[in-house]
Amino acid sequence: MAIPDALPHDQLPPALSARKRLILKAIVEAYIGSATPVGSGQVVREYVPDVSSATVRNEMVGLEEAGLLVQPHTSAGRVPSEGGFRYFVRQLMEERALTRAEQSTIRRQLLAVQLAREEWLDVATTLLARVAHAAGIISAPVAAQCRVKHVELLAIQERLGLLVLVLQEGTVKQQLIELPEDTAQTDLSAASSRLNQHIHGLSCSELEALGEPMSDLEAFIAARLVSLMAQIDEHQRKEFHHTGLVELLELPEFQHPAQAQRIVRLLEHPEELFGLLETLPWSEGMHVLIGARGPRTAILQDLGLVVSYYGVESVAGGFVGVLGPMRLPYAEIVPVVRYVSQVMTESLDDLLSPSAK
Amino acid sequence: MAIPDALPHDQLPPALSARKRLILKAIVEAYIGSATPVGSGQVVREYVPDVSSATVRNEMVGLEEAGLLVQPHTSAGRVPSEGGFRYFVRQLMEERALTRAEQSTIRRQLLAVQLAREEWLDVATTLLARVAHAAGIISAPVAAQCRVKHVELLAIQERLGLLVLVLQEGTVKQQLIELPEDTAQTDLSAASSRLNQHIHGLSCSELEALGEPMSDLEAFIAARLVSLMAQIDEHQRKEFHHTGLVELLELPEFQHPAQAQRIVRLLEHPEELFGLLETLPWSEGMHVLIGARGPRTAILQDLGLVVSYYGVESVAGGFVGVLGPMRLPYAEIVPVVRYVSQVMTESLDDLLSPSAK
DNA sequence: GGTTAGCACTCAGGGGGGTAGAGTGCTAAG
DNA sequence: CTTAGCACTCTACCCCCCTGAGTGCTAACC
Repeated sequence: MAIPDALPHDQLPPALSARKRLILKAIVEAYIGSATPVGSGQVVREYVPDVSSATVRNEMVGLEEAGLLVQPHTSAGRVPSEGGFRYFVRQLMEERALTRAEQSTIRRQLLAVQLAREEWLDVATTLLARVAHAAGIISAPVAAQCRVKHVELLAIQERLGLLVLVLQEGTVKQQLIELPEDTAQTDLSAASSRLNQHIHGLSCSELEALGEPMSDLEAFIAARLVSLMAQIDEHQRKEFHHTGLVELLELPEFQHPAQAQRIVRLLEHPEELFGLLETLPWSEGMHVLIGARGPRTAILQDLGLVVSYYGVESVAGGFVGVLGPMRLPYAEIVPVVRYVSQVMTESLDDLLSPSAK
Repeated sequence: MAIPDALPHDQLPPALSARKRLILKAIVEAYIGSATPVGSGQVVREYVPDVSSATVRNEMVGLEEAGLLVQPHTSAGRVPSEGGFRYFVRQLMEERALTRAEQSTIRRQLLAVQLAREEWLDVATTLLARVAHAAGIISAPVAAQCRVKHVELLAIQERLGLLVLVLQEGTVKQQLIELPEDTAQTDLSAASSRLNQHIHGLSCSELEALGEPMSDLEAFIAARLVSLMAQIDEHQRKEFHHTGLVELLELPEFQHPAQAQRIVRLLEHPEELFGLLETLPWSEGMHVLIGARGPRTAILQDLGLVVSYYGVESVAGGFVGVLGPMRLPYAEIVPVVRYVSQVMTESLDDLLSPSAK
């Protein structure tokens, strides 16, 4: 028999004796380190030397009945179940506080002012992948509705122009457009410059409803802008980066090709992951999702996900976190994800808040 | 004994009888389809029904002596060696010409004018991955020296600005910069607008040597521009996209975790691949690299690479192609890579050539 | 009553031998 | 030169056995 798919309810975690908690904690920690079943002997040797292995075995039976441990087979040690990991994360683990040095390293890397947005995202994932020995994941900050900061139209060829749109969160989007007629750069610049005076901070729909009188060219640019922004609002919120795939594939849980394929698919085609993340209640700040608990989280079967929202909800933000095997070093990861998302929020605030004068 | 690492010289491919060539072709094609050793019986049944299997076996001995076939073990069929694949690609395969419909599908997808550059690159890799059942790879078009098309400086906060640089090949780079003093957007716009009149088409070093008299602000922007462009010339030429990793990991050659890890590492950290591609003589148009032939191509051990340069050498361009197992369907892939790179070159030409007036 | 030593039991993993089948190389005849 | 025939080779697979880790149970102990 394998690990049961879902436990009935661990909403109300079973009350456990102090010793049971100690033993469960020991087993989870040992398993996170080694990925192999943990026997009563090992627990006594390495974690609870003041009782005998027989006592530990007796306690293990109780923990197994509570649905917190599983035996891969009769003569193997115990492995934490999904429920066991959840109990550990909620009740047992002691988050390792970040040292000042670690905090300042993270700040320095994420707040380096000359970072392009792409690099900023990659710095975050790389940083997370390193502490977690798993994949760092991040989605680009998107606004519920994107808002114009600045627009520029450049002549490329006769009747071909490059529309450059800077959004308020600092994202730059570009699109080639066909011009209605051959137009000189000076005219294009003049038109976009006039346009910039009126459209600053507008969303797609506000721009569409703008009553300002315009020249033909300005109206044309505005129309293309509306369509580009509609497209951004519709689709472009899917930008997703990840790092650490190589390290993941070295872990024992992904030696089986089918498992490796599953996680690669999840990272390379993250639509399903997005679907899941978007349904989470972000008021709670962070989430630690462990294994599959229902149809929505089926994609997380055998996996662990530590993720946080960064940015300001309903203004602009994204997700940042770690995806890996179920036995992630949560005590290390949770504080780092929390701190990274906090620093990223600050950084985004700086961009968004006291907008240009 | 495994497949020999390198053949002495297949510069001058051995002259083979028509029947040997036929049999070699049959074996390579069968192996490309099935990934399993091909026996004499199979060759007779499926490819050369007018001779007996004994005759085929006799010929096989000759092909093996010529270094074109290998036997994994005595009682297995034959597998093409690296040399066998190279001989096949150069002498035996019949490229499948693209139909008009296929050509126009490719053109339509790649020339859709409203594509952002990122999407343009992803369209190409996706397209290649699909025909090849392997990974599509591409590097972003870069100029030997990047040249300014347009620059814009936006106020974000007091003393924080966003420098937006459009390069001649249409790439947009952005960088946050600290301003020497709190400056109004109108001043920034005026300065960048004046600057734009002088710096159009300049490279980093030309910009640095520009003798034009400037205001303090203009000089400051120019200096930051020089440093950004130097950074781009130095580092940013490494932008690299790939698609099809999931499909690769489903192939039998990547069921072994070590092999899977190797190709994932190659795609996720493509520095070595870049190093190799940059040393190839691009005057020849396309390259088909099969397996490792020396220290430089060691990374391609057991792999096949079909790649072409696109763009105009020494002006702006990149690489586009397919990476996968040695048994790629070359006859399908080569024409597609050739056509894709050709269409991408056209598309880039449109951007570069009759620059704005 | 909880704890522990002792012991029989279970089961995965690894090594050895036996077998089936695919495919070969060789030989002698056509 | 080609081919039928045949002995030979070698992997993949199955079965079996054995080892060792780890368990569950029981009876003694504090």
